[in-house]
Amino acid sequence: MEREQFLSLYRHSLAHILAKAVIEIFGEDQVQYAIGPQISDGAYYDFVLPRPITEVDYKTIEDKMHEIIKRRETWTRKEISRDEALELFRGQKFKTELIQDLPADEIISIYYTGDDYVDLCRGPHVDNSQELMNCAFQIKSASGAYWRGDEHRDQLQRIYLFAFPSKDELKKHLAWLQEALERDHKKIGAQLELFMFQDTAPGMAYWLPRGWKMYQELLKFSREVQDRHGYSEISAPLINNKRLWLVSGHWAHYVNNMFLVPGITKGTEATDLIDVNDTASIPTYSPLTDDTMAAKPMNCPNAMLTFKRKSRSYKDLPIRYSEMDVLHRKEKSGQMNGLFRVQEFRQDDDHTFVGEDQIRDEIMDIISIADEIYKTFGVTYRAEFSTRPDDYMGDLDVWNRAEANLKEILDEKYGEGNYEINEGDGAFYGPKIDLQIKDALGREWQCGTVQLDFQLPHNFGLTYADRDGSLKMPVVIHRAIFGSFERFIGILVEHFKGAFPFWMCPYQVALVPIRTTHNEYAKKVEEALTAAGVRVEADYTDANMQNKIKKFKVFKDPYVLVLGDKEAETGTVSVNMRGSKVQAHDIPLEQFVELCRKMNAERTLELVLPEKE
RNA sequence: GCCGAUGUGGCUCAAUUGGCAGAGCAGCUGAUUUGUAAUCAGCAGGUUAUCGGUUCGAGUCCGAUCAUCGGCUCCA
Repeated sequence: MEREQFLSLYRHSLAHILAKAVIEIFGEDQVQYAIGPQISDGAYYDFVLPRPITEVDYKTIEDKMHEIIKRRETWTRKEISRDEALELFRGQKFKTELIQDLPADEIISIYYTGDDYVDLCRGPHVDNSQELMNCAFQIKSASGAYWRGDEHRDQLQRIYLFAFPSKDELKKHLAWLQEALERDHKKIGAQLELFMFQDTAPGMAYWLPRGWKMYQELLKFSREVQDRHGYSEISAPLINNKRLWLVSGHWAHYVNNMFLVPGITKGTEATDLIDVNDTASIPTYSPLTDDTMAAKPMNCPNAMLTFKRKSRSYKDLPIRYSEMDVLHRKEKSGQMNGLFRVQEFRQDDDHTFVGEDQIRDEIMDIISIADEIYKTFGVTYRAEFSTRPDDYMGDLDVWNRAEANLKEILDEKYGEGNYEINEGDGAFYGPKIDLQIKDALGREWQCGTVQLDFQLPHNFGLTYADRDGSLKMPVVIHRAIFGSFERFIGILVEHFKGAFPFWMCPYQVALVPIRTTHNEYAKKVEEALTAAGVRVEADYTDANMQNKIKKFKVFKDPYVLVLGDKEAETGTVSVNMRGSKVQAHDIPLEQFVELCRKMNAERTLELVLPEKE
């Protein structure tokens, strides 16, 4: 049997065992059981229970599951009519709903595990519980989940299960999770002093000196690549009057995600003194006034206006406006997660204005940019193509041509079948390609996105004069490769476990003079490196050499140079490379400077231990 | 927003059934001047997230708020 099928079969079966265990523990009339599919590392089952499940319940449930499996019960499949099914599951509201949603003449299959537990299911399952005896499983967590993923419907309790064919594989998976935990960017970010958060600005990072150096390097890299590809960077107002958002459609569709700057309805000019103890002196505000403003959640509208500022010709296209302005998106509480999900961030955003016949070349170029950028970080990626949704806007012919266009590009670039197609998942304003990168642990993250937009050019009435003198509407391509720099840095921290490539490290070389008498030589070394564009930090205090080394190693600086009498006399450096216990001695200073310069210029991924020439 | 959990010096963690908030690291001061990941000694650092309640007494029990974490929904 295929491993995939096997996994699916017994994970699915274990989900049923889980449900049976929960029912036996709480009593049949106390439990509403919904659905229990398998997932990538096990399975889950959704319930309504008389009380919340907490960690102390896990053991009880696991023990009950083992007990049930040991009964070696036979699983029997039965086919019944819709009416019989409705009768059988009377009192189970979720099962009843599932049955009612099936066509009236559908034959329904049910499974009995032993005599006392029955579940609605297509199967297949194991034939007897004893087949599950060797499987390893463990309750992972319990959490809330909405019935059918709809937040307006019942909230259920979801119990997650890790499930693997053997104890060994479960152990391996738990070790993998432990590794992921150790790579947590929130933990490493604090250790390396990259960023912090404060209660007064939830979901908005403070970039500390070290982290901000890295951030700047990423911006620099992004700008370099984009310059080469003919992009023009602009910067636009961070807050804009509501009128702009009315035109763009954000006021109607996105206002709940925007930070508002309400207008003053009663009271004073901004310069008037306010006595906080005197309510009468405090102006009143409203988001509904004409002078209400909102922080921008996206750059698009500003780019539209920048295009619109003068008459455009087909000869001007494509026009590529990149923007790295700060964006604000208000999130529901409970949605923030370190740098992965923030309320304030920057994107390597771009809006390219093209004629329809330029879409193909432009997207090919965007993909080549993505290739270059992702390759520099040593990560692979996968493309996903999302097509026209039901509630699409615009001209059907344009949609069809655009989708055919994109498909052709993807086929050529990645080969047919080597990318995922999500039918109907596109935005209402155009189809899109998402790029998912894979990190060192095999986890996938959506970073890049390329979206065609037929709607915003329409809302803003954008035109250009074509060859024949007629006015045409440009197509807009939205794209980002890093996605948000915040999220991307979070991913990089976990991918590299804080040991970043040389070129993006906050400090690239650390200097450790052995005694303060060596400071003079160390300063010469610092000057030489700094002059070559290398970021250097040094400890000139009279602290112990070993303490100095320790401090820089904890920061994961790529190279720590030890400088004493010997080095000062010969004009050399002793090199400690991150991740290696071997040191390189007697390396001429010029040779080391050149190595660093080259690693910066080439954005080398791996560190190199210099060898004496 | 919803379900569940968590919140003690800058960091990592202690504090018995409610009974004097404590340690290591980091910091400061002094001594040591060191050849590859923690030299020694001393000092300082706290309204236990915030607000309220129960109690003779609250880090500990109860409530509210805020923030964070694991999920759901949403998303770059």
